[in-house]
Amino acid sequence: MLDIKLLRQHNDIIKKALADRGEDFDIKTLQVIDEKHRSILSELEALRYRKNKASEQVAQMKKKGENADDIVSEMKSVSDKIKILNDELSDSDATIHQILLNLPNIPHGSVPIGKDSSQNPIVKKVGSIPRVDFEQKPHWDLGEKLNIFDFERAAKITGARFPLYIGAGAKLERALINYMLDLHTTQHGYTEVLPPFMVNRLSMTNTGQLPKFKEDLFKIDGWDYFMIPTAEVPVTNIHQDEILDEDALPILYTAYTPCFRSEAGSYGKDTRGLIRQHQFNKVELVKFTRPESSYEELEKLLNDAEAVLKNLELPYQVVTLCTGDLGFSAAKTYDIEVWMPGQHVYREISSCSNFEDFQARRANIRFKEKGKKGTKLVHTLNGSGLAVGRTLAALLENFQQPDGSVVIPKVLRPYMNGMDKIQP
RNA sequence: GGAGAGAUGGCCGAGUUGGCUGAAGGCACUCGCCUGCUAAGCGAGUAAGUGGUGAAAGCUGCUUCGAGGGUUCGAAUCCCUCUCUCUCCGCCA
Repeated sequence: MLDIKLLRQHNDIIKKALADRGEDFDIKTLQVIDEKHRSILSELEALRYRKNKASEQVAQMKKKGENADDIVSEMKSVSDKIKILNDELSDSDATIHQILLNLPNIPHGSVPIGKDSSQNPIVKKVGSIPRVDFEQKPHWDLGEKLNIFDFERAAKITGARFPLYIGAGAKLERALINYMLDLHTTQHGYTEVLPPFMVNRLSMTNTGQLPKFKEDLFKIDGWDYFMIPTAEVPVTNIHQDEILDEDALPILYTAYTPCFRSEAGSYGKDTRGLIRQHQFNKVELVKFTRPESSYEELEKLLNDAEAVLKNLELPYQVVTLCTGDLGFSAAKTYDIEVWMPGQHVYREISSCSNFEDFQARRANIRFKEKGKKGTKLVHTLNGSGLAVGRTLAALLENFQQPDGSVVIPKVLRPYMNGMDKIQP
């Protein structure tokens, strides 16, 4: 959510941000309602002042045993007026709030302006793509041969786009989760959390999934609960409505959760393999920081996610999302894309974003500076560290051997009971 | 699912015969004093949000005692609904 003061004082900034994002949004309505809102408010405050003074007076008169009937009857009508204005005020307040909830964040100054993902500049490429003298297969072919996952049976259990891992596949998925969590907690300073996998409407609204993107979510029938599309939602909401101690910042959490996405509008896209599922596993990194250090922390967050790929010896590239491709809540986002030799493409495997105070304002997450009055909003950040299913797919494609076996990267072997290869 | 108790400031915790209670007391924190050091002690200060005024310190209006509604001139206090927490019973991984 944006600060309404920004609308009053610098609406040109908002207009530019919306234009850069390619959004068609009418700010004028908001301005008109806001003006009316403030005029009602000042009238209402004057009446409330009178009411407060009068009831003080009544209290004193009654104490002395005097008759206060005149004031009482006058205040009756004032109270009625207050009630009417109060209703008007809460109407306009609700309207303003709804509009603000639908306004996206303002891109950071360093974000390149562009229309869509084709205009995301590449920041760097890491790791070399080895030359091999055999045809590398996509992971779905490999997985079938190795008998480590089974989408047909998963479809029988649930439907399309659900994974069923078997044997070494299930173990490898679990090994990746454990390896990532261990790396982030022991090497990068994150605290592990295991949050609820369903959240309520407010939590979804706080991080920005609602109200605009409800069609992307799975909702629980009969409850106002939603399956989480990412651990970002429950983990960011840990500190919902809190005033944090400045000494506690930055706060770093890592969490493994399954993620549930309806993938509405992606029918026919990435239908094969592990790339686009309704349920997938992810290890997430979440930070709460002071405003002045959030961009420094974004770079560190990116490094922490990259470390996983480096240690797994997977080649990847990093891109900066341009304004047209930037997510609703984000001010700046780096995507990490891993090389998939079986498909000859780079695939997104992590997305690292700084939301600045956009989520913090919605979720009311603040911190207090010692010796200073008032509070400030924290900045929130998060990134995948990493998407586990896609990592497993990348491992299969990158480490496949001509005989169809797949070599397990060294760092994962302790998590696989020493297994160094998956054989067909 | 049944019965009961509760939700107050950064934290703990008073206040429920309605009226200087935005809220006692404690802890924590800040500043000052004191004390070889530390600890203790003494004094002062410290909720948030939002508006006005001011260069600033400050002064000042309004709102907020889980959420929403009601009674009343006036509600942390009375009534209703909801949410959450805790205890006991039942059921259960």
